[in-house]
Amino acid sequence: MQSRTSAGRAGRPRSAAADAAILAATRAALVELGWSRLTLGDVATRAGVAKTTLYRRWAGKNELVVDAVAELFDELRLPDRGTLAADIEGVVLQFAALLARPEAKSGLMAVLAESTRDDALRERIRASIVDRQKRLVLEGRARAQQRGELPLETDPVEAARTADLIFDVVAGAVVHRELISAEPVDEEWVHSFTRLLLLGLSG
Amino acid sequence: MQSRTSAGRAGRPRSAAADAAILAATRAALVELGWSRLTLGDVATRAGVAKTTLYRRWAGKNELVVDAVAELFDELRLPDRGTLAADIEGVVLQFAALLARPEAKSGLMAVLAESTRDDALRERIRASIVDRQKRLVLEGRARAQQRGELPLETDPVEAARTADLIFDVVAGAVVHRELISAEPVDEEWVHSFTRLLLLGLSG
DNA sequence: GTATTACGCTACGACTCGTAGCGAAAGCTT
DNA sequence: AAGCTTTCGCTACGAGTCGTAGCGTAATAC
Repeated sequence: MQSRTSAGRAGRPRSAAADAAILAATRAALVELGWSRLTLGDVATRAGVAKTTLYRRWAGKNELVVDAVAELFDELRLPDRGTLAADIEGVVLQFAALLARPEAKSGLMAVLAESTRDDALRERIRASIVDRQKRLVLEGRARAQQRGELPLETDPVEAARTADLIFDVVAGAVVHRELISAEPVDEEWVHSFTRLLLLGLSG
Repeated sequence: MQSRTSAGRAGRPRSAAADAAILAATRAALVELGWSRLTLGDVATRAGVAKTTLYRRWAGKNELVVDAVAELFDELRLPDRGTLAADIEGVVLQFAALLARPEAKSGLMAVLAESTRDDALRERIRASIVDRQKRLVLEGRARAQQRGELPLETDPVEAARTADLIFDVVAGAVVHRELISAEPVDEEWVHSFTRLLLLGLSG
């Protein structure tokens, strides 16, 4: 028979405080050193744990950084600003502010680069980061449909395709502007972008 | 007084063949190993040159991979397909095909990640890769204006802003679809995307 | 022919990696 | 309380990579 506590495992449980300290130390190291100079030994020292403890919990640098960055995306919300246009502008500005943080920038891009050759890593990123953003698109559409700003979808397959398209356009444009063009995602840009997007969706 | 050959430098000139071999070897190593496992010693061996030769020409892994990937972007052209919509679809498919190659994927994303903490590297990427794509946007607009499909711009500042926006939307959406959503940029997607973009620009 | 630069090769200290082994600590179970 | 189980911190280790220095040789400009 299985115990009811700690998933039935006996023995000393893993320290939750250590987890938090390690992830915070990882983000701090990303800010100071960037991806390439970040070493797991350094992270362990910063977090005040032994290097072996770190290797017991994460398979490597990739997985660790994914988890460290994923926590940042917990902050994303979809505020109700009354209209679809205002909702889009709000969430885009939020997303851009997140991407402007150096730990998010360098960490996210680096693990995405690694994920091009590692399917398990890509799935991990999708589950803990990308899907979290995608939900905002779905929520935003549902809210706009309730308001009557968007027509109700008839074909669910087509609806999913459109949602995917919007997601790639919105997230892609913000990421490209911020990380590749390296120019600010300010209110003026967001306003122009939102106008383009809504016009494009009006057909 | 300066000589007319080889930029006036005396002595044995650098081998152009070595340059080509090194860049080709870098791409091959990117395909087989990806960014993180790629070592300069391995590239030197593949290229048939000494490791020291490599270090005499490039400051490090970042700069080498930028140059190796930049050569791939030389292939990008803007074919004249008769209409703006067809031109966009053509160039987007071309860009997507380029990004689908593993050496472009992993190499480009990795140096972009590093560039978030290295301004000189970002400038190198901009000059040798990004601007080359951006020119396609400017050419496409000029061609469309000649055809009368787009109005002539009056304010040059506003025109530049719009071009930047289009560039971020197009390149960003394709990159996001291909590298983050990890779904194919096929003709159906390109068609939907082009429709959204042109509708959005019609205002 | 001579000066000058590039090249291949070897060797090197410094660093990081990921793992193994150990004794001690912490919590669950009875 | 006693015993069992797992985690933790620490140390040490071989393997691999890094970037550089030094040397003799090759190739070109003058």
